[in-house]
Amino acid sequence: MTSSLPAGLRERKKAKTRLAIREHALRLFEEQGYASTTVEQIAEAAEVSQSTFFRYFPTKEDVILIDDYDPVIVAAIKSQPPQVSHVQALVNGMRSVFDNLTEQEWDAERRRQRIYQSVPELRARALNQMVLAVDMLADALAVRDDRSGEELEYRVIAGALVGVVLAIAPPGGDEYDPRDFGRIEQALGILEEKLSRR
Amino acid sequence: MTSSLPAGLRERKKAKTRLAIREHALRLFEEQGYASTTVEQIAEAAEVSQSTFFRYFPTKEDVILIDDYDPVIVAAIKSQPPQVSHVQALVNGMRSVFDNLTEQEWDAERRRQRIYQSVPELRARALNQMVLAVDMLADALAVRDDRSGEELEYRVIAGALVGVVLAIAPPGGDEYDPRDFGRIEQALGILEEKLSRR
DNA sequence: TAGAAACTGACAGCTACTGTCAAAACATGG
DNA sequence: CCATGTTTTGACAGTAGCTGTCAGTTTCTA
Repeated sequence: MTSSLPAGLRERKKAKTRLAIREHALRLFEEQGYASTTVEQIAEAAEVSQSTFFRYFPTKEDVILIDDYDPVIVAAIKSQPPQVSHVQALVNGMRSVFDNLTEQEWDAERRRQRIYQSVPELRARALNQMVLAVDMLADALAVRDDRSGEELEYRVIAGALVGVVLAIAPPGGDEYDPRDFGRIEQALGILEEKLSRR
Repeated sequence: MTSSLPAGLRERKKAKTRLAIREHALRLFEEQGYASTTVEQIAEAAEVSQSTFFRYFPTKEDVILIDDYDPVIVAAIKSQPPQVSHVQALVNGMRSVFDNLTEQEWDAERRRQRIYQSVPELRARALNQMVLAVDMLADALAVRDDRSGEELEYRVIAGALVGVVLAIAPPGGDEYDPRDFGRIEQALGILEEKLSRR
């Protein structure tokens, strides 16, 4: 993560444009809602043409949907010591990444979350990304055992973990503060215990 | 399930129209792909106006997305004897419903699955429905214990189960035959064992 | 510094989707 | 059977997301 080597001028400009579009989009979404903000408005605010907007983001949804953290978390999980359980490896991995975010990054993250929790359309696509994350997680866990993420066993574990995180996230309209690891840890603990009984 | 009491003529006609739209839509999607089939074409084929199409299905996606089976499965789970484990209750519930489908219903179901497995847009919305299913499943499992589905414990279990089913479904481009309970059962078995070790 | 490659803006076009309104199909009481 | 009110429908117009083209500009490279 963190690409701080903007080789050419072209790259730097692109990154700047990209950021500008995202910022303005986020702001406008908050101010007037997602649906009633047009791409034209975003483009205008970011001082680009509509065509340019769509060159940077294939759809209006994508402007708010990109998540840069997944790969970092995966890396953190892979580097967890082998004696740690899979569940703990996930928790630790997430914590190690989130603990290092600046307040500003946190803020942006929370704004994003809030918006797409409230727009079904966006929620659906975010879910899709989480399912894709199952692949990565399965792989990460498998690596810790020197196995392959293709194996059913790891897909199952990864699926269950992601499923749990998904299931406890939105209990209605509550604000979801991702810092609330307590809840996640608690839930995963329950999973570890309960499922083996009866 | 199975509404065979079409009181008035109006109701009967509505059901017929609804069915016609879905049938033609499915066929056209198969013939020319989802994206390149317009609502206009569907409406024309079903001999209704575009307005009418949108009165029956809020969006083009909905025409293929509705799933009538979830509530039935939930009912089947609730009626499982208490000594059966949660995992088995889910497996049995699904089996009891799917085993009673006619070949024709199976066929329609498989066609639907195939289409929206291949269209990311549809996949995303289908996922959303599965997440909604977590609520229902949590409730069903809780009922078996005379508890409430609101309790974290049941949300966790339901989330994990749904997560597993999601995770093992699409191993690439394979045709997904929902009759393949073997895989599902195997996966859920692994969940029951593995997660408690280490 | 010249030419190649990438980026951009303006424009035109398609399609999903919404709203309105009058006509048609159905239901119901006399 | 008919007049009534209710529901459903079609035609039409309009908005907005998204795609494609093409010429002009900016950046890179030799």
